[in-house]
Amino acid sequence: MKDRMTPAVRMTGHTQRGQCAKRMSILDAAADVFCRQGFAGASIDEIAAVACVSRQTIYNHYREKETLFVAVVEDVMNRANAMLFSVLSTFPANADNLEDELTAFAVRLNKNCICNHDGKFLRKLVQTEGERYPHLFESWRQQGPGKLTTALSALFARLAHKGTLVIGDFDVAARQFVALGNADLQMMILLGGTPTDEELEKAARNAVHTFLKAYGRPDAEKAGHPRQLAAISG
Amino acid sequence: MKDRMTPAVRMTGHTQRGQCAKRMSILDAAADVFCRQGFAGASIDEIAAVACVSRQTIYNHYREKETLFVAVVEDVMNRANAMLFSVLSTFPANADNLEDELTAFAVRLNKNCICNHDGKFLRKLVQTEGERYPHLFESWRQQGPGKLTTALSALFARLAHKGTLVIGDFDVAARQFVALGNADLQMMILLGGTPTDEELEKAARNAVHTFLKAYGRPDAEKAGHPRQLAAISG
DNA sequence: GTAAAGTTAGACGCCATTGTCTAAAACGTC
DNA sequence: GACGTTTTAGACAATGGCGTCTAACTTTAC
Repeated sequence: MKDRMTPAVRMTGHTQRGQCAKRMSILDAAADVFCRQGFAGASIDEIAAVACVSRQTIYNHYREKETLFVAVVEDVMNRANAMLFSVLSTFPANADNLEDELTAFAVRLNKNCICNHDGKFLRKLVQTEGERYPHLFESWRQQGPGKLTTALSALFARLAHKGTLVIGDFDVAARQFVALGNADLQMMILLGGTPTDEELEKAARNAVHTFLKAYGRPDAEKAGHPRQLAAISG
Repeated sequence: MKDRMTPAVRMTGHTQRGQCAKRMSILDAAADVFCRQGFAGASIDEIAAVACVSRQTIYNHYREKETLFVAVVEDVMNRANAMLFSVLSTFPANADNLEDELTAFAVRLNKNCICNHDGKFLRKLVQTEGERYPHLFESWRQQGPGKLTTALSALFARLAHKGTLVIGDFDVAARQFVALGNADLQMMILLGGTPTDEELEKAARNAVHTFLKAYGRPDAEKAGHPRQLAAISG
């Protein structure tokens, strides 16, 4: 039997690139179909059609449906983790104009990590297939939301140490920051919709406004800032 | 062809009760299996086995798989809406000891509407099959989370009118109250777990504490209340 | 150009599931 | 006990998806 899983090491240039393109095309198509139909509802034929690839090619690259599913989840997880890390590195370091900077950060977080393709995929699939593949999504839980809370907690601790914020429990504050950021988007997140930039901005501003009322220095009242914005329709 | 869908009107006493019991047994079993496996993954045979009923009986009561699914969703939705209404009616009316009363309310809300069987079922199924049955879950969206936000908004408005709270946008505050209440439970909610009473209490207390710091009257500082509680492990 | 590898379309067996049908059994009423 | 209804178990055809196989085709390396 030929070793179909690791032929790339023996290939040169163009073939590898061609194979690689096929693999990515399959992964993207499979993510799309798995996300829409779930594992049981997704058919290899549909994935092949979406990927513009023959069914046999899928079986050549990924031995069976379950292997493909695991590969898709890991691929999306890696992208999502990289994006999360990247966004976390933009957390406002100094406290000038904290409200605006925190708002912009919340927009980035929601837009690139929560409401994007990969975020939707992972949230949906964790709910749908989480019990069937506990080990698979356990790592997501730790590297995704777990890392997010831990990192945010540390960042808020730094701001509290500087005296910019007054926080009792940093972990609680981190979770509440994320929760507040999603408060206005919950329905859209649940239904799988994608918020507009304007909605993202409103949601973030409402969240940060309330967050700072709860955790900002009592004496640091800002003047002239816009009042809380109207609710998002729907 | 016999009219199998409405035989109950012609039946008397015991037979009707027997049929009714079968129907409920089927609905419960189907809810369980649909929730675990999704629509595509659920098999009628498994539902029949869980319900301790023959497969044919299911087809007698509900013409086909999809009819059964719709009936299950409507059944769960009705129960969930009734429970939500019931919990909303316990919203603290007077402002004595507002923090404790709001906390107890948040516990009731999370325990009986969000983290219970029906809540889990609806959240999961809305994500899994929402796109396939938009009309079905549209009504849930309006009667469930929609009603919750609207009702809470009005209740907070009353407290604000009395001067107990200081709120700019009542709808935003309502959504943030719910979001804060779920902040510490997000992971458990996503994974389908059930929090303990202690965890529910902690989560609610953290949420209300922050909520009141943001929306409580600035002069109404409470004395001797416990500080924010430690994070929930996990 | 040739050879090796990857890709494709299609046919195929296999299995699970849906939904129907039938005859027998259980249940409740009279 | 007789009767009508419901329930049951099992057989049944039809469907559709998975995974394999083959023979032809395309791409790439040399």
